[in-house]
Amino acid sequence: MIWSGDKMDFVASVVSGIATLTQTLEDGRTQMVGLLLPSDFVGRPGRDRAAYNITATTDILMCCFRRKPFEELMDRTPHIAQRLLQMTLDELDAAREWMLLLGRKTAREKIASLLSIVARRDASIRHRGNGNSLTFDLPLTREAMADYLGLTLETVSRQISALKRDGVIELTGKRHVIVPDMERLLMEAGDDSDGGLLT
Amino acid sequence: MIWSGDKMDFVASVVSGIATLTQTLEDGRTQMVGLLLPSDFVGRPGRDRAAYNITATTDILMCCFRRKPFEELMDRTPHIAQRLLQMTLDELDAAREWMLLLGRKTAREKIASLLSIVARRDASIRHRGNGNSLTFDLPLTREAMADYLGLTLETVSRQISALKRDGVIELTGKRHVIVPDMERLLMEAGDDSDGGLLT
DNA sequence: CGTGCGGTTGATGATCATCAATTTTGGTGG
DNA sequence: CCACCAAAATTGATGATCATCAACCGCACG
Repeated sequence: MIWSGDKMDFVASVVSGIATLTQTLEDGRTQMVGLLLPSDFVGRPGRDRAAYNITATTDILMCCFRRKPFEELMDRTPHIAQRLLQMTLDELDAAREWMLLLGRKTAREKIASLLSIVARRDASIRHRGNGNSLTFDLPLTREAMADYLGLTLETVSRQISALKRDGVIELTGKRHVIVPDMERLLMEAGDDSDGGLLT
Repeated sequence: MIWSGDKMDFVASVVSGIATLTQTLEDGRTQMVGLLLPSDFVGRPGRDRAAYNITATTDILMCCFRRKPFEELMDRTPHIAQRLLQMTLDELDAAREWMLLLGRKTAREKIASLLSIVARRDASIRHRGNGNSLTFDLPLTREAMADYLGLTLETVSRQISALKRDGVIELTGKRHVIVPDMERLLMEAGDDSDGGLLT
């Protein structure tokens, strides 16, 4: 949809569909730096060029505003800036969590973390909580996952196979995932917010 | 100074000195997620617990505001929210650049990138630009660098030695760095904004 | 029926982590 | 001022993890 450095005279909000933000090194190495889901905000007030590549991974519908009028609107209605600030702080937290993943987690933990996050996001919507089991579709190809996690697509494939072999997940088709025991998956992800028994 | 999860009823601005934001996995693996330099903002309006560990690496002086009054002030003076929004967006950009580094760069590129960034930051202050050569002090131990870069301290040490051996940098003492050719260092960092001859 | 894309799996190798030993440095107290 | 100590840093040997190169499968689609 958009290449880093392109002129971008609008800001937008995702209505439906999924897109990714990526950065690349000139030799082609690619890192995803953000995932755009419905309700996410795109673009930056006060900057007229895109800082990242934006790629649609599904059909996508966005609600666009030309940048100038939007900036003026922001000046007039203080609440918008405050709302944007909250959203941006949330994104910053997400980015920092991702830094921990990229810098310190093993390949297996990375995959488990990604699955946990996608599972959680879907869980809030269609919560098939019969027992502990959970079900969702992966919105990403293996390659996109690799770019998200800082791995190669081969490693992604292998680790998914390994998690399946170990019974942490089940697959029906390539994209449809069943998590029989969410606790187990969270353990595998490493960030074990549940080791703390007393909180 | 502060542990993740601590109650934090103030926000602050760094006046002088340096501190780090880190996240850890319960087995001790640590990832730095931000560096606090003078003028940086600490804390988050609308949240009463710290999300990260904050560690002073030097003596540090911060200007603190209790959170409640600050939030009220923010409601009354829209410009503050706008200013904070700009700063947060800048931090988000920095975090995303760091994601590219963590996910896709080699150890040598990581070190070169870190040196470039510190050099640039200092360059703006004390610009000894005789020729291309540049001089600065590393504000971090090898271990802190390792936590920043997602490496071990041994790898950091080895790569710094390698860059020295290859003439990319010179060292006097352990912390004082001389960069004879900044272009060269930027090449090593990989993000080669200068391969584009025509921009 | 071929073709391209996404995915899986295997063999091999490079990079970086780990474990361990030493050296250097900066600070402190005698 | 020097000796000594702890922390920081370097260097080496070895191994685990993940990347790379390559072959192959299944499926959708023209």
